[in-house]
Amino acid sequence: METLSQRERDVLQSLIQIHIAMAVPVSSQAICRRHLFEVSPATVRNTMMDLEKKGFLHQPHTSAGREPTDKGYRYYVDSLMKREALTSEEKQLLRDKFHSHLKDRDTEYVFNEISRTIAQLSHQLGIVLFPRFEEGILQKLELVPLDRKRVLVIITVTSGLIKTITVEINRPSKFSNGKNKSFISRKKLKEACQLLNERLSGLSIKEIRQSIQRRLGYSPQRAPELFDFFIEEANTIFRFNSPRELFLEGRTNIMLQPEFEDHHRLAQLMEFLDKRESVISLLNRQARKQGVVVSIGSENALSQMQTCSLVTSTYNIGDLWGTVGMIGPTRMRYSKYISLLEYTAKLMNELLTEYYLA
Amino acid sequence: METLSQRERDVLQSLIQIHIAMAVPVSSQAICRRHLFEVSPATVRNTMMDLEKKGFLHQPHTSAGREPTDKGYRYYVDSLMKREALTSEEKQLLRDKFHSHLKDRDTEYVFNEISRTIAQLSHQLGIVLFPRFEEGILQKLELVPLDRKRVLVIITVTSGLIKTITVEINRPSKFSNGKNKSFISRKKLKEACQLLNERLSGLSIKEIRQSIQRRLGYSPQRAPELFDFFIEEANTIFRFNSPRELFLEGRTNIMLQPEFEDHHRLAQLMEFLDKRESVISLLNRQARKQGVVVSIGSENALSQMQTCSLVTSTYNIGDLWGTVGMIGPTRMRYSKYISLLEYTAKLMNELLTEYYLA
DNA sequence: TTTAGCAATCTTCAAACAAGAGTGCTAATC
DNA sequence: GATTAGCACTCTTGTTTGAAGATTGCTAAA
Repeated sequence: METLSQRERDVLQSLIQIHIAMAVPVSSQAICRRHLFEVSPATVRNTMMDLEKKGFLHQPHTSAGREPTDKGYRYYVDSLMKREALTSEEKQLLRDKFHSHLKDRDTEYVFNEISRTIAQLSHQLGIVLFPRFEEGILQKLELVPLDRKRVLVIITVTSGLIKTITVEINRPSKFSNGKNKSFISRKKLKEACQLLNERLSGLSIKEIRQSIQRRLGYSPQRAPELFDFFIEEANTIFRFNSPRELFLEGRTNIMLQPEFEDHHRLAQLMEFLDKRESVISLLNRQARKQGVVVSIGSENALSQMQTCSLVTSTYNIGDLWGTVGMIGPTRMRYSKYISLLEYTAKLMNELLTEYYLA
Repeated sequence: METLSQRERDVLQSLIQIHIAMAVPVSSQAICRRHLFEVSPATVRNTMMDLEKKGFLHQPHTSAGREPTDKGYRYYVDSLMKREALTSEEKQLLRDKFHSHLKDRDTEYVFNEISRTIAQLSHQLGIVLFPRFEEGILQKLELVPLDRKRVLVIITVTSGLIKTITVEINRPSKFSNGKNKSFISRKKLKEACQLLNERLSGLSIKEIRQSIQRRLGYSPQRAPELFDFFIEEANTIFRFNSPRELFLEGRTNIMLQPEFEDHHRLAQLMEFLDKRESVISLLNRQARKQGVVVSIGSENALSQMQTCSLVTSTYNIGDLWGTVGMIGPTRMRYSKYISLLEYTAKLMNELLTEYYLA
């Protein structure tokens, strides 16, 4: 970590604060007016030149003020910024939203509303990624016959979260040799279910998907056709990384930011968001660390994100974890949004865990 | 319906075709060059003046060509336009997408992919609204205990579609007087389930929601607490109009259209799309009619949709129906997109019905 | 009824210009 | 040695101007 003099730190901090608020290059005069009365603009200018040489600032053109670079923001976030706590109104709003939606029957809907709330409070794009269900440990698997050929698979993992999947057991080729219409008898289903639980519970969903063939290989006498089916379809049944696990809300917020008045830049970002898979993989890369993680501009590697920052936090439901976050231009109120996401994740931990594990 | 002379019809049609392709006001000369060789631009100009007086065209400014008004487009769609059939490649693409996704386990995901495909083929915003589940007739209701306090409710309607809902039966106040921890016995659940089916099946979900109190009013001796629970929570359990039933894909497409280079206009539209509830209510209003419905610009009433057209079609799964459609600027290839939606709806009817009802 | 011709109108683009903002440098000052 | 006042210089932004081009509406002729 490069060291900066106190003056440099003061100037950098002041400049960033002003820039975040004003969204224009900041002049030496503006800094003096706002924060550093005691020194003259000329002095500030000298410091700004130093900071530019060190790569913390840059000048859009000769006669303009200066803006922070990604490196500048990074230093600010790591060493200068003071966290801004949420106001009690904001906290209350979050709690209220949580409570009113938590009782809703649709887990996915709850997550969608959380991302909406983040968007509302930050005026940026709110993101929630559903808990990584594939890493959950299978607690119980249930099979409920729906009709002649469809079965509802209910998967419960140890965090208490469940997913239901409808599967169609109607492969004309291998199983039922055509005659046996109502292929699935309740009895067979029950037997198969019991055996599946015996062999698979305690494993993670991902492990199951990868190793099911081996684990069910020496299938028993009874209901071998159901076992075959599960082996064959494991890649479908035990896969949970669909683009529908991602909730993005508040696209309008982001396009109202001055940096996205540039139509082309906006289009690039929107295209990126439209392809949800790439957003998910970005989040997966980001969320290796615990706590709140900030990726500023070029730190994101992805070209479409070069002018954006991504702030995320990890939440937990039992042993499952998911990601909650926001995207905005690099010029954003890190001091506030970090608190926002920290608090949101905390609330999710508390309330969702209570709800699902109690 | 106003009658137009043949020449007026020719000019209007030609002008609209050129305008759809070029996205600029169309001059008399352009029309002659492209379609009406045999008459002079001056003649076309006279006709254009007539059409303007009748409200089919308008001039952005004195020395510009002319653009169709909403009324002009309406006449075109109703009386001039020839449907453009889909190419066999396009049809194949649609079929392929359908087949590859239909086998997916998540019904919602399938619908999302359909809207993605519509977006891809039309270069506009693709829309799919999930079947109106609330109008489905209850075929079977099943209760599966998940753990001490949670029960999975499986609702099957006559079309074969199912929805699952997790409910928490843990009202400390009224039922279990605190001692009885594991409140839900399998036996009670089974009894309650049987009775619920007896009293509610054959009714639509919406009817159930509205009249459940009356129908379960004189509850029997056994398991009255479960009945109470269902009465109290009916508004949650039997409600299916969440914003998550709406699938919008391809926002980027729409913002690349020249009419949305205007940042403000784009922001308005995006804000509208962000509020999904309003999109759903727009679709509900639109979808009263059968077949493909086109709403052009101001026909949409909503201020945010004044510069857009909405093309929708109704699809059916058994007795359930849903809406599929697209949004774009009023300047769009109606002739093509109407076919696209018609064909998509037809495919959905065939394949989804086969899948769910077979 | 159609058309040729033409003046009139409006947009668009580029060039030119003025005003303003902000810097970097130099020399004076604390 | 650090700080600052003063000032020339640079670049942006907004406005004005003018020329070129597109298209029309009108009139008079075919």
